Amino acid sequence: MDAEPPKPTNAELEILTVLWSIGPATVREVYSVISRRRPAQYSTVLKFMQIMAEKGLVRRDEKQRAHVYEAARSREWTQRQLAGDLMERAFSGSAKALLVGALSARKTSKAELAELRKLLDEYRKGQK
Amino acid sequence: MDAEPPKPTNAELEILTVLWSIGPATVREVYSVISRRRPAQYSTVLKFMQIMAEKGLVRRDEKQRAHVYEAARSREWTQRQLAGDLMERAFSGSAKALLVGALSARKTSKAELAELRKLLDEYRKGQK
DNA sequence: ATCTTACTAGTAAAGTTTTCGTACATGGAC
DNA sequence: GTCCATGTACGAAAACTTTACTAGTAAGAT
Repeated sequence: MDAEPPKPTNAELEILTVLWSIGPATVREVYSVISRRRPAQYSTVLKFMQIMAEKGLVRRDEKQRAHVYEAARSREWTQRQLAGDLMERAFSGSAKALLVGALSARKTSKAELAELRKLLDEYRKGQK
Repeated sequence: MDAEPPKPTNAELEILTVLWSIGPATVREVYSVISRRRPAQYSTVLKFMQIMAEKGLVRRDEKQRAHVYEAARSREWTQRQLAGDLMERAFSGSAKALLVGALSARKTSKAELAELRKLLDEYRKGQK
């Protein structure tokens, strides 16, 4: 098994989000998505993706001239790391406290509350 | 109204956690709590607390020779910021996805699931 | 009054993250 | 074959984070 990649930084997470969304992609493709949202330089995105390859956050296929990058870990795996890390650092490991924080951060619709409840039901079943 | 302090860094969050726990305290008091957990220098803790005062993360009472520091924002307020920030950046704003991440990050007891469910019930009532 | 202890402030250095300019290479158009 | 567009690699600098040393000062003990 590969060594675990480190927790992605903010900028790295943004790039991973694009890769998860559009799948394996070249720097140009990632850059074009990001630059639609905010000012960014191609060479900055390139540099990040090179660093991420070194760190093991992405895999790089160099067969083509324009290298193709792919997230090394799934969105779910990474989300688990990030949620677990924040839960430990800021919420004393309490999922409840984390959920309170999330819910109070913005308005939550009834539909969303219902979904959350359903999620807990499924979790309970899976555990029993 | 004061300007909002920035999101605390890791080291800053550790210090805030101590302040929330023991209340307004001197550098020495915070240091003694932290150094029980891990190697740390007094002057490092001092420096952080000075920086945090500049950033507005803590308030400082200089009436005594040993200045007394106090978290400028409540634990709940800060947790809301942090949870909201991560939810946006890594979970597309979905509380459900964040909860999935948190629950899958570690074993969750039945008691905790029950607590979470109760929390949602209360939330629903509060909204209706 | 002097000594010692405890505290703050200032300085600095190392590490990490973020940003971007530029050089060089390669593939395709002509 | 030469030229141009599009890539990657490299280097470097700015900003932020983390750490720690040291000078100076003030309070309390003797």
